[in-house]
Amino acid sequence: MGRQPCCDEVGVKKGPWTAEEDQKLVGFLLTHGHCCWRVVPKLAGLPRCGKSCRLRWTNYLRPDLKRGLLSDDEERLVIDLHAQLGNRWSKIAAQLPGRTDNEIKNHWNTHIRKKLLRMGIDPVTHLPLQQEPPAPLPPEQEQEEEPHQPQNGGELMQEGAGEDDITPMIQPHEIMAPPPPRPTAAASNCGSAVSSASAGSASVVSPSCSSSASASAASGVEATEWPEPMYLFGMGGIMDAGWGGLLFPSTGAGAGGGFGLGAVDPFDQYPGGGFDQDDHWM
DNA sequence: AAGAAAAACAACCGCGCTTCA
DNA sequence: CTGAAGCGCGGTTGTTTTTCT
Repeated sequence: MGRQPCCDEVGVKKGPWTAEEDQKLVGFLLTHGHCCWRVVPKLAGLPRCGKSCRLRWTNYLRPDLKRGLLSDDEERLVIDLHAQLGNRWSKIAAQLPGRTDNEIKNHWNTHIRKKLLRMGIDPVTHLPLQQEPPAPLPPEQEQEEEPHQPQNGGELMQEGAGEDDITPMIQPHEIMAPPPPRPTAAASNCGSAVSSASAGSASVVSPSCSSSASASAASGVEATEWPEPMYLFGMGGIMDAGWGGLLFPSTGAGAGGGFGLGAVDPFDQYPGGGFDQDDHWM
């Protein structure tokens, strides 16, 4: 039997997820877990492919995700890990609790990579770009360059500081140095849990997944940093019920949609966002 | 204030690996 | 042992938002 197409099925929706779809997906996953992603959209009543659902959940809806810019420490860790691992974003993400490979990858491409280039560091090799003839940077950027060291002496600017205002935060040797102690075992499990959710078992939500969720609190992920969509379901309900119970309704805790769906207008639970005319979360 | 350009973010695509019948 | 099925990963693209002229 040939391999069934994943995303070319007719009727499979693509593009941005709506709040309603998010709600359906999270509601389903919290209640049933995911035995296999392929059937999730069918059972959840979503016109999406399983792959899309997995991506949405992993990168955006997971309760243990942090949102917002990477902290200086996280950025440094990403650079360290990238120097060792290369573009193995999932491995890097595994070391940063609450961060996804996609998020880190995007952050790298949009922020860190440019910073390194400005500092005269090859973002691929993490070595100085000195070989490059004259100056790889245009005149105006040359200006911004820290006068003292083109060879990676630069550093990551503080988040929030203008990109033009580069002040060294780490030294070359720091970039190449071994990474600091791994955040936490839970953190590692967190990342790997997600990436290996299917590898481990095909039954319900993998244990590692639940541990990642429950460990999120221990790893410093605060409720206020939970992904926006989680507010759709009422933070109180989630916190009260406990993720373990929610993810494992069979255990009793949180069974029966205890996460508060319908208790209140879920959209009112989110203090800072809203939906545009297309019903997209803003 | 309006338009253009750049930046940032979210999502998709396709390949490769692992598991299982 | 072989091949299908399922999933994760990394790269790329598309869309939205922000900044600049």
